[in-house]
Amino acid sequence: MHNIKDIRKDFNNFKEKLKNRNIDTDLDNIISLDEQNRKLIQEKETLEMEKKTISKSKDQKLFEKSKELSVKIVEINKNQSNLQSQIDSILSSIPNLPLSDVPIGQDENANVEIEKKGEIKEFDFKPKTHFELGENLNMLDFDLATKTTGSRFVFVKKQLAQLERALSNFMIDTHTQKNGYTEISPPLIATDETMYGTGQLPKFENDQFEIKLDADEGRKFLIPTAEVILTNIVKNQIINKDDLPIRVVASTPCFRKEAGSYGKDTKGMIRQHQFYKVELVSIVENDKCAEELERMSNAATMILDELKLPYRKIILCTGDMGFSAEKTYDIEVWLPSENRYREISSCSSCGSFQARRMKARYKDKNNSKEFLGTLNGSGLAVGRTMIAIMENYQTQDGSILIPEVLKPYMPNIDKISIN
RNA sequence: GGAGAGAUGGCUGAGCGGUUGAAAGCAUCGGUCUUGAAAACCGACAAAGGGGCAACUCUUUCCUGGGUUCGAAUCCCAGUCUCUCCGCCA
Repeated sequence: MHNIKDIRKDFNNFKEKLKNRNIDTDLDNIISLDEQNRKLIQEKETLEMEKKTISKSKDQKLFEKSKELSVKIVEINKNQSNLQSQIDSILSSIPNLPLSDVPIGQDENANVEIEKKGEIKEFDFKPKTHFELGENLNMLDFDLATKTTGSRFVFVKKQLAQLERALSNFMIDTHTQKNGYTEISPPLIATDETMYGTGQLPKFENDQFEIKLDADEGRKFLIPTAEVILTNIVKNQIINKDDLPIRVVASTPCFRKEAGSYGKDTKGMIRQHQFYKVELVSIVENDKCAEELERMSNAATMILDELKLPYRKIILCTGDMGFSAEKTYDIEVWLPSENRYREISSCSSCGSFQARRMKARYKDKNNSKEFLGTLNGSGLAVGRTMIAIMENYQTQDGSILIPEVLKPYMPNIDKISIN
């Protein structure tokens, strides 16, 4: 959420930067609405002041006049709050502004690779896809999921299920023990207000699973990522500067409708309605965001380093970034079956964009209240990491070797094979 | 599901229908004192919005939404949330 004052003050800058984000926002309109709105506010306040004076005077002769004023005020107020909500609704649909070091571009083709690491293994056979491997092992069952639930779900079985669980634990342990994150096991359901706070609502409602708890309760959603619930920890709060930074990690299922991705990644478990993800969230003083983003993305790549999976790190261009982000690194892992890199983590700095929506602030040195900076990143997507391990660690007979660092989490197993 | 209690500034906590935006305490910040720190003392300290180059000024806000009144933190109605007790249950 942007401050309308900033838009007013720096209109051209906003227009320019939003143009780079590749979306059409009615910025001109919001300015004229804002002008009308302020005019009404002035009218209203003048009347209110008059009314207040009368009531203070306790002069009975003026009471009649005061009643008349009330009627006028109600009238103006109606129009004004109408305008206000129009403004708010436009405002809440405007994405964050990209930082100046973000490359300008239309789509993913303009993303810039900034790091490449790990050795891509040469297979002396044709590497199988993860779903071939999984189905041959009898450990990934998509048909069963279709029967019980529908498309884009999967049953993971036996040692693969164990591998998935091991990955989750390994990642959390790494982040808590080496990267200074605090483990959280959060609710998987969020209110509409919470969803609004991180920017999933109102614009991306179509991607969310809404659920009904009680007939008369407010709206509730399954979280599409733990970012939502973890970031909102500071919602409506004023944090003491000494308590920053806050760094939390959680492994949770995530639920996404994946609307608009029909026909994309329909095979296998690359794109599911439900998947596990280990999520990192940092809450910092807002001028420390850039620094924290480096730290966070390094925490994410540390996992890949330890798993010895080849990856690259790219910086997303203005047109490819998410709604709330001011800068995003994607980390992509090598998938032999596709002969290319696929996204396995996305680390974003949101600046104070989300904090403004959440009304999350901190008290800085001279006692003034500032909006916090928030960052989130996958550390990593567990399902996709499992895919990467299956494909990169496969052997000719369709077995899967266990990476060294996972062995403590999978005692007595060297490899996963048909048994 | 049944019964009660409550919701006020960063926190704790007063509050009579009319200079109450709100006592007091804590915390925080500035200062005096001190070699330094602590203590003590003095001072500052809510947010959002509008107007103004500025000093400043105005409006709104005491859980939310309605209502009564010239005037509501204070009275009435509805709702939300929290806590305690009982029941049920992973």
